[in-house]
This record gives sequence, structure tokens and C-alpha cells, in this order.
Amino acid sequence: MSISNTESGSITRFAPSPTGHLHIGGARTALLCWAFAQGQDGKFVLRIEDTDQTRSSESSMRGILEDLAWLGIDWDEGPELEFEGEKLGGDPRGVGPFFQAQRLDLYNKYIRQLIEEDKAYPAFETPEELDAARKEAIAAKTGYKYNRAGLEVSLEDRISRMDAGELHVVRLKMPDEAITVKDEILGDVTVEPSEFDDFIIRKRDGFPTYHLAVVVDDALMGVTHVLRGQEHLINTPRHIALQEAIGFATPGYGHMPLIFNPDGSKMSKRDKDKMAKKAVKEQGIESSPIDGVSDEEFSRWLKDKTRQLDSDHLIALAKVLEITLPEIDVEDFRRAGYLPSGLNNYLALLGWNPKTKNEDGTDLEHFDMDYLAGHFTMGGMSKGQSKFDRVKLLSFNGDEIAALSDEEFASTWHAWAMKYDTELSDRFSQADMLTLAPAVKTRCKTLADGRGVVKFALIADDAVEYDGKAVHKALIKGERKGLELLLGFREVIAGMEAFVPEAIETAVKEFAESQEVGMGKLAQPLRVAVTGAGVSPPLGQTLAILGKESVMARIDRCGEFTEAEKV
RNA sequence: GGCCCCAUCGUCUAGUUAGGUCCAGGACACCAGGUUUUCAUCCUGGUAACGCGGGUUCAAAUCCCGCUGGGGUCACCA
Repeated sequence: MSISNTESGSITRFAPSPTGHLHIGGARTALLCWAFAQGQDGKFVLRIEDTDQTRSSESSMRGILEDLAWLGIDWDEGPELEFEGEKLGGDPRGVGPFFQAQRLDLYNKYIRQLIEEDKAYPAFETPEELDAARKEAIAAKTGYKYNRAGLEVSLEDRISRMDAGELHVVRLKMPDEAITVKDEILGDVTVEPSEFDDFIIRKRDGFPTYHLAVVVDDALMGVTHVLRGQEHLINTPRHIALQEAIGFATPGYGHMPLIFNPDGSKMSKRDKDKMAKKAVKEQGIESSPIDGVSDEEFSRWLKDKTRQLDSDHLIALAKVLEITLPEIDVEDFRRAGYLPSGLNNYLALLGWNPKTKNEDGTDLEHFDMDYLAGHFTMGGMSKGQSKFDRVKLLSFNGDEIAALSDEEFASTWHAWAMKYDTELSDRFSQADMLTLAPAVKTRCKTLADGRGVVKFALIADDAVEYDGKAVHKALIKGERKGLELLLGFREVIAGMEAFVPEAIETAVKEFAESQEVGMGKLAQPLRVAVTGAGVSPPLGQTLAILGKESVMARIDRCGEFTEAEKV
């Protein structure tokens, strides 16, 4: 089989199995594979590993594709997807299909070849027999290893039994020499033959195992570099043995350190269920508070640590409980209002470092996808595991939001709200958001945070709740001078034509000067009157977004409230 | 438990390949000031780490060994 990778640079691949959403750790793997290929003017291939028929699904495959596309991790070859007008994937070299379930003939060809060359063999033990042997080994506190019983039958017999349709698995004969993985991140890693056993390359159901499929596909797709998580390090000697048995070249390998929660535990989808269960118990909720889940299902879920609620139900539940679930999948981060730029930047920095200084002598940490693609090397990766620090991610994301132009921010925020917070997009048009942009950008770390900044405008004029302390301090204290200024300024507002931020700011300034008081003396009463509290974005934006009628209504209502308050 | 990987501020890391320029630099967080009509942004300053024990060497965060600690893996999952 010829491999057509000579005309360009390195070829990397990301090969998720479609068994759920794209995990944030997977996203980092994909990002770095992408960056490596981009930087080498090579190709980034996306392949779907759906050999586990019982767990794979079409919808999670689509979800993973969307997540990657949203992050801007574009694949040159692989399943086709149209995302925001851009076509991704395709098969210009004719190395597809990119779904392993559609490549069975290919795998079987190599498996047959290995058997005929006596490098692999069918074995006829049942899973139950092997299980029993494994349990025995565990009980005897020795490591379990397949005993090569399948080899006691002659080659001809094995083949004829197999061809007669007897159920079997196929195992690779492992060599009795040590195998060294030349890892580009970790250095040489050698595994002794005593650690090997004849692992399965084809299952009873006729599907290849991951090991066989990955080796065949990588070779046939011309993959030159494999970047993957360190959990695969121990698999690599097997893959090298398989490559040697078939006659494939061994690609370059890089095993990346794993990412963990701050407490050292694994970042797992289950974390979301865990937190929800905890909150349910703390709040003493016993019957299902959400649609689509019966009380019976709910209590089963609550009692069973291993039971998980599906994603939509979990989100609905979190809303009822008023908790924020930990983000684990890319979709979670998207929903929470992270920007691809912030997420990618943080992810790349988790384990990789550009080792470059800024002009002011600080380390370069903020960079975009182009920079990453142009500078990523495996040698720049650290070897140790790292913890996922949401606080630093939040800071990076906030920086990215603040760096957006007002127009970019408005359109990004609006598009996000249309998808994840329709109450917000119903209340504010994109034009409203443009007015709000300068005020909101520096006050939120995520797009979802934006809601908190403008929540005063989300409530009805007669539903503003006054913070007693703020009212006292701004309006009542000092002979109700604040209230007097507020009502005086109401008349100014009544006479205003253009109710826009700049005009409002000017009017506030001029009125304060005419009354011979500092800006704060007028600004704070006004702020409390329209928002109920002493904290809000600058007055211009705050009043403008409410509109003149609403502002006057709120001033009147606040005036009545204040009159009724005792000193 | 066997095998494998790893070990610098609370966290992410620079420095380790070619030992001295490191009483260890940056970022996030935190603390204290400043700017600002409030909040936020922004600016200035500060606290804070080479896991432990042995070597080698004139000299070790850097090299070697041991210990401890963390992680991975031991499927007809990927």
C-alpha cells in the first residue's frame, strides 16, 4: 500500500470515539495536533473510531464535529461538515472513509495476512473462561497474562476452525524483545517483553480492536506524528509491535501530560452529576423539580452514584437549583459563554509554553491560533500532569472579551444569547447590546456574566428592589439632599431630546455643576433610583438602555419609596 | 500490587539538554496603594516555591542514587 504523504509536511490526526460530547482534554489534544500539522504546513486528519458498536452514536459524532469547528480547530481531511459557511473535511487524497466501521475489509485483509504469516492467531476461549483465569490471577496476587493456549492448536487447524465459522478472537504474537518508544515529549521509554501478552486485535463480533484499527488507519492515512494523552503510553509498544509485524513505518510519538481537577481528581463528566446531587440533598429536594423526569426516575438517580442524568435535564436542574455546574465538555464551556480564543489560549498553555518574552520582560502568554500554529513544538511541552484552573481561564477569557471591539462584542454576545439565553436576546436587540458593549465588556469574564451586569434592565420598573443601605446613604442622609437633587434632575431628563449615553453624561455633569455639588452627589442617587443599588455600569449606558420613560418611572417610584422611609 | 511516566510559589509555568549570570523570573489568584461619580477596567508595589535524604563537584533547581508523593496502565473500551 503506497502512502502519499511525501508531497507535504507532517500529518497528524485526532481520532475520537463518538460516545459522548467532546471532553475538554480531548479538545486540547486536538488543538495541539492541529497546531503541529499547521506549523509544518502539513495536514490534520479527523477520524471517527466507532468500532465499539454498542456505545457509538451518530449524534455524539455530530456534536464532536461541531465542537471542534466552533473552537476553530479545522480539519483538512475527514468527515464533512459545513459550519458558519465554511466547509470542513473531505478526502482529497482518497484515504477515506474516515469511519472505522466502514473500513472493516481493510482491517480484515491485514488480519488475514498476519494469521497466514503466523504472526497472529485465532483463539477460541470464551470471555467467561478468560474472566475466570483473570480472577484466579488476581486472587493469587499475580499479574494476569494470556497463556497462549490458542497456540497449542496447529496453524492449519486454527485456520480451518476459523473459516468454518467457529467464534474466536484474533491475537497478535508479541515479540520477546524489549520495545522502545522514542517519545518526542518524554524521551525514550522502554518496555520489557515480560510485560507483554498476546493482545486481541479482532473481537468475537468481527470488529477490530482499537489497537489494530489505529495502526492500520494511521499507516494508510499517512500519519507521521501521533500526539495523544499519556494514558496511551503503555499502548504504544503494542502498536509498534503491530507496525513491525505488518511492515508499516512507525510514526513519531508524543504523549502529553494529563489534565486534572484542582483537587487532583479526574475531570469527569460525572462531576456534573455529583455536584447536582449534592445540591439537591443540601436543598432537601425530594421530588423531581424538572419536566421530563418522573419522581421515580429522579429518586433512582439521586440514590445511585453511577446513574447520570442526560445533559438537558441536568442543565434544567441546575437552573432550578441555582447552581453552576462545572464545565467539562467543550459544549459546557460554550454554553457558559467562553470564547474559543480564550479557551484555546488557556488550553495551549496547559502543558505547553512558548518560552518567549514580551517587550516588557514578562513571559508571552497571550497568543492566538496563528501564533500557536507557527510556534508549537513537542519539545516545548512539559512532562508533568497539570491542574485545570478555571480562575485563570476566566481571567484569560475576560481579557479576550475586553479586547473585542464594541461591534464584535455585540454580535458575539447576541449570537450567544440567541442560543443560550433567549430571555436576554428578547429584551436586548443587537443594537441595544452595542450601546451596552463598552459598559459590559470590562465587567464580565464570560458572556453569561453579561446578564449580571445588565440585570437591572431585565426587571419591570415597578419591581426594582431597593437596597436599604444604599437608599439611606445616597438619598436620605444629609437632610434628603440626594432626593432633592434626584427630583431636580428628573426635570432635566424630561426635557431631553436624544437619550443617549454621551448626552446623559453631559447632562449629569452640567446639572451637578449648576447645583454646585460633586458628580457623585447626583450620580449615586440616580444610580440607586434606577437600579436599586449603589453599583452599576456608568450612568450614561445605564440610563440609556432603560430609556427615558422607564428612567422617569423609576425615579418617581424611588421618590415615593424614599419619602416613606424614616431617617 | 507489577510495570511505566512525572516532581520549581496556592495554581499554570521559565530556568534543567551544554552545573556558576537564580538568596530562582513571569502569569493567574491573594494583599496594600493609586486612577475612576459607584462597580469594573487600568497602573504601582508586596506576600509566596526548587518534596526529603544521600552523593559527584571549587560550585547543583540543574548530574547520579534512594525515599516520599502524584499520575497512568494491567478489557473481546477507546
